[in-house]
Amino acid sequence: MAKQASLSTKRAVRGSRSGRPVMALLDLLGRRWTLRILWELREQPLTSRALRTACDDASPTVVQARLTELREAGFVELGEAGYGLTPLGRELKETFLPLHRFAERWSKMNS
Amino acid sequence: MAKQASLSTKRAVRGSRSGRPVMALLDLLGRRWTLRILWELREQPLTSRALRTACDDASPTVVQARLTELREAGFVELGEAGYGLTPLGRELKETFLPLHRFAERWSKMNS
DNA sequence: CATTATGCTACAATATCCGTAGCGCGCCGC
DNA sequence: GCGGCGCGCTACGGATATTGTAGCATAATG
Repeated sequence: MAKQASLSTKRAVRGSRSGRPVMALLDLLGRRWTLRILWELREQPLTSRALRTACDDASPTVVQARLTELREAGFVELGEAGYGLTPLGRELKETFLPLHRFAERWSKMNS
Repeated sequence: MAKQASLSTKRAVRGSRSGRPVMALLDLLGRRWTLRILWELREQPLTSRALRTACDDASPTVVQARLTELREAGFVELGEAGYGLTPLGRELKETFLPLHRFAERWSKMNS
């Protein structure tokens, strides 16, 4: 495990120029599979392949891209056990963990 | 104001077949501009055009598509003052409103 | 009627995502 | 060694989503 990728081809997150950090964060989180990836890593680290499986076999291209973005943002890191949340990433997770309960109630409404 | 659109061409949200409501919710929120739109509506209703302006002049195609999705989900409604959050939408907003403060701290870290 | 603003749509160009296949590397068991 | 396996990661072409520009129909106002 642990080989480290490029992590070099970085591009500014859209909205980061606005000086409003929340915009950059919303843009980062508002990309396909980003929230889902954070969600799947909420309990324990996963290998990249296990993560793909957990995400309905999403294509490795996007998963890898999102993981790179999340690593650059400092929310995810690659350790011995695979990809896991950093302390900062765990904080982020806490902020939208109540979504779970909300989703349950929501699904019961429009059924 | 208030003309009402089709709201008929609906397609199941991806992940809704899994029986895990949170997946459907994550998929809905994990589309471009969705989080941003909810964010811009967090304080007061906006007309569709004001909303587009607030969202860095996003194209009306996506904004309109997202608004339709959010209306079908029951998070947004079109009233006299424009588009606004429903009571359910306000609940959803509350769950990720702490992101604001998190984003502030986050931006100070990687600077 | 002319103006302005609303919600919303058509269309082509572009960016993004997808699935498939495969690379190089390290780790075992033989 | 060396063959197989799983890892992180990438290339490539086709499918899909997003973008920007322009415009429609309607309603309210002057």
